[in-house]
Amino acid sequence: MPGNADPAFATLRVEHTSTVERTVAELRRAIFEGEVESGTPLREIALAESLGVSRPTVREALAMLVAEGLAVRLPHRGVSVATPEAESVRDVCRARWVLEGSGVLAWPDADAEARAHVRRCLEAYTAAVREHEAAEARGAASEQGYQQLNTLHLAFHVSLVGLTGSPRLVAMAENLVVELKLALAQVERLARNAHDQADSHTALVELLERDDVAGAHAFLRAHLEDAEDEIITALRL
Amino acid sequence: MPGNADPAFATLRVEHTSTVERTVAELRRAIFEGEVESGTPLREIALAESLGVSRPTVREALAMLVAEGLAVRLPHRGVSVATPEAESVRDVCRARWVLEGSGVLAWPDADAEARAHVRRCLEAYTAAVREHEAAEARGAASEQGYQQLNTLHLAFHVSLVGLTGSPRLVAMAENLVVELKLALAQVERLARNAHDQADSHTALVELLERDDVAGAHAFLRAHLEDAEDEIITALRL
DNA sequence: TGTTGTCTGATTGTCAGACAATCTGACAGT
DNA sequence: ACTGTCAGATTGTCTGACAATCAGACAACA
Repeated sequence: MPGNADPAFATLRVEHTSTVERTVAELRRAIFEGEVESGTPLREIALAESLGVSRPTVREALAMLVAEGLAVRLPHRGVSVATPEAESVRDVCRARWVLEGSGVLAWPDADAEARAHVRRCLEAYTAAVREHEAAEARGAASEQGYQQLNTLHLAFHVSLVGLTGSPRLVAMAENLVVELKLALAQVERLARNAHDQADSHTALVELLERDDVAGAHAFLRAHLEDAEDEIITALRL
Repeated sequence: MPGNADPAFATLRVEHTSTVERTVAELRRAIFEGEVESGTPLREIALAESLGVSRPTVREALAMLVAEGLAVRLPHRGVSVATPEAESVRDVCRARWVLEGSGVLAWPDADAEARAHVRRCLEAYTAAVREHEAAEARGAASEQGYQQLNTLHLAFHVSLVGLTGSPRLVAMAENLVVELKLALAQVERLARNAHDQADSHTALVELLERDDVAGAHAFLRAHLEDAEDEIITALRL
């Protein structure tokens, strides 16, 4: 056996995108971008024709979407884009609180790399917020800009879960976040006070850096409840 | 519209088992029962022939198995039964601790129904343990008996997560438990001190009934760490 | 009027067969 | 010892097809 893992090439990878994965990615994009509204039925034949792939491929992609919670399947009635209910948002936030909260509590014992990752995510987010505000001042607020801001924001929250050191908890958090992105895609451009949020996150990390775990825990709770209320009221209109 | 939900028939349901679901169930059973060892490649054509279904159906079933974490797929190399590593067991237990721990902490504020469910699960488990011990004394220990004991035991732990009132957290816990069942299926009949465990669970619930949440929390931690060590040492041999 | 039976078109669930792309393993060449 | 090449096997994807089921409309009946 010629040794199956040369550490020198540990980070190399080929992207190896199968047709199904590309199809899923395209559907996800369409959903998050708001091209298809919630509740829209996703017909297999129509999608196959318009995406230029076969029906089995579409089927597999739809199954993955359903597994992610982005769509729901009714037997013999096909799958359609999930519609985020207020109750499901509440549930996602409750789950988020459990996951991210335990991440925050684990800060003192956390891996140095995990902590560094939290800092990196915060930095990326705040940088994007600054850039976004500058663009907004010029009246150039793009759809991708909003999307990217969302993604970086949620990535920070997921990085908190990373403090637990558990890949599975992180994966769960990522699933939750996907559902949140769906909900956020529904509320049309939710008047978002982005820099407030950025400041709030910075404050959270500062509490952590001071090893004020309990303070950070309480702060996170308040932050998450605010976010929950904001999303739900935005959904109602 | 003739009204879409008559409350009088709220609990009625037809089982509506598609071919894919039955296929998945059969594969799961085969895995948990130990008929296929971990690492066994699951060839699509062979399975299709032996199960009497078509290849696309098998493919879909395998995809679901992979999504559950019971199997892994290597591109162009097919899917094979997952092999539980010590590291993944540790991770599952860490995640379990986060989920079940927050369930225990939520006991005082929990829904009455959720608490009742915990009691029911405990009762079902202890009853099964007693019955199992009686059967063992008669020298009649069946494979299904062990399996059922496992299932009831893990159902109790999931019911703890139900105290959070979050369906999503419960779903996550169920996924974790599936992986644990896989690991337990590998260790051949792990000499299990079943009644000790039953006593331990009863003690946990008694602490909860006394509203000694902190005590129950600590107790659960010890219990989970014991379980983790037991499984890992059993896996090593 | 309101309920029930039935028909039609559409869509999904499942199947069979096929082909290209890719992996594994072995063998030959340098 | 390393590299290139080939055959066999398996997956990834496609095409085409058929039965099962669903939604909606429409007629028949109390």
